[in-house]
Amino acid sequence: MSPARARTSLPAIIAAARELLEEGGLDAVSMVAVARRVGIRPPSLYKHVRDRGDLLAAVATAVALDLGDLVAAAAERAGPDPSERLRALAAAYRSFALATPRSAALLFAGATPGAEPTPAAQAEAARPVLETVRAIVGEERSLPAARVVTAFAYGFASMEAAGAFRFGGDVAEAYRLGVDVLLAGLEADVGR
Amino acid sequence: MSPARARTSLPAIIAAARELLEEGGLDAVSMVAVARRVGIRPPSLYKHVRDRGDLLAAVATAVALDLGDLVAAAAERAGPDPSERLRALAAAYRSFALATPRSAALLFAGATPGAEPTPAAQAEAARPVLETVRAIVGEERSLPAARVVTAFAYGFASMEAAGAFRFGGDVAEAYRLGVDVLLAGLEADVGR
DNA sequence: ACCTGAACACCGTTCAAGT
DNA sequence: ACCTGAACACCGTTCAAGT
Repeated sequence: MSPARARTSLPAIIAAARELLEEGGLDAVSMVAVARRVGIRPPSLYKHVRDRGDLLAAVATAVALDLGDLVAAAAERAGPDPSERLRALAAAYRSFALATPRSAALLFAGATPGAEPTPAAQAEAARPVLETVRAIVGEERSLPAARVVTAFAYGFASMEAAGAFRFGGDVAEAYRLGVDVLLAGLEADVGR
Repeated sequence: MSPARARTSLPAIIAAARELLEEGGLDAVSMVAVARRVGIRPPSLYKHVRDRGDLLAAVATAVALDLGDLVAAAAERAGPDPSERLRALAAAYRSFALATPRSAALLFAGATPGAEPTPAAQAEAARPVLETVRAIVGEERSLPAARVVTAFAYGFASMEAAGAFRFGGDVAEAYRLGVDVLLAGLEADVGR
């Protein structure tokens, strides 16, 4: 009779996977390791998750939602000026990518096919940028402009997190230069 | 006596791995699959390569060198004007990333730790951009400016290849907008 | 010098059986 | 309804033995 009481939960499983991801990279997120961390046996995981790809997609979704919150909060703190908000957004995104590089890599890179965040979660993560950019370039150009800003921030942070900037120099300053150059170009209506 | 004749070679192994990578993603680049494709048994691979990570790093290096050649050729064809060269570079990079997305993802994303290209290969791939940017902003600011341009192109192409731009709109035009905005900002000496 | 089969440890996943 | 042990297929890697 009495059905077996749940010894864990999907949120707990996702949290364990995120810890393992940051601690040891994607390879460390094995079904065996996740199961051990939440205190069950590997086969039981399949009652909560379809397969490993499904679990990784859930992790990516959770990361995207966290990033959206974090970036939105930074914009809020920056006050009403759109340019200042964009600078704050960009800085928050870079901090996130440097603090949790393996989670950040999971967001877009497509290195792990099938492990993309939900479209809804991606939209949620992109929204603060989209809204801020809209305040700068207007409704009509907001989508392409937001894509440009996002691509720069994502590309820069990914490369930095992966250690691609090995030739010395001030990396933080290069990032600020990029944001300023983009802001100047967008405010000057380049390409219109 | 007569030592066993080599039935394959490191270049052939790397080529097989690159084919498998584009055909089926990183997971498809198993030692078993690579061995089968070059006509030997898996254990023999270890006479040519330290382990799977070493093989992936060799693949990443080969990809970086190819990309450098391709991008340099595009700049050459574009003629002497630095702005035109930069536009051509950027377009070539995006083509490359869209044509071989999984190879491109391997280049920086750090999603596969230990599988980064050789520093020398990375420098080689970055050189055409660095030289073109130097002709625009001068020696002193060439390093940060090149980082900004590379980050944008890499980020945009990665996201596009991963299918991140799902909200419609003209993606190619957004890319051109980004390049133009960066060019305008760099030519106007923003941040100096 | 390079290739091979046998072997080991490890992982993802399925399934029948428990409560 | 969720958990378990047993089992299977598959992979990375090592090693002793072949030529």
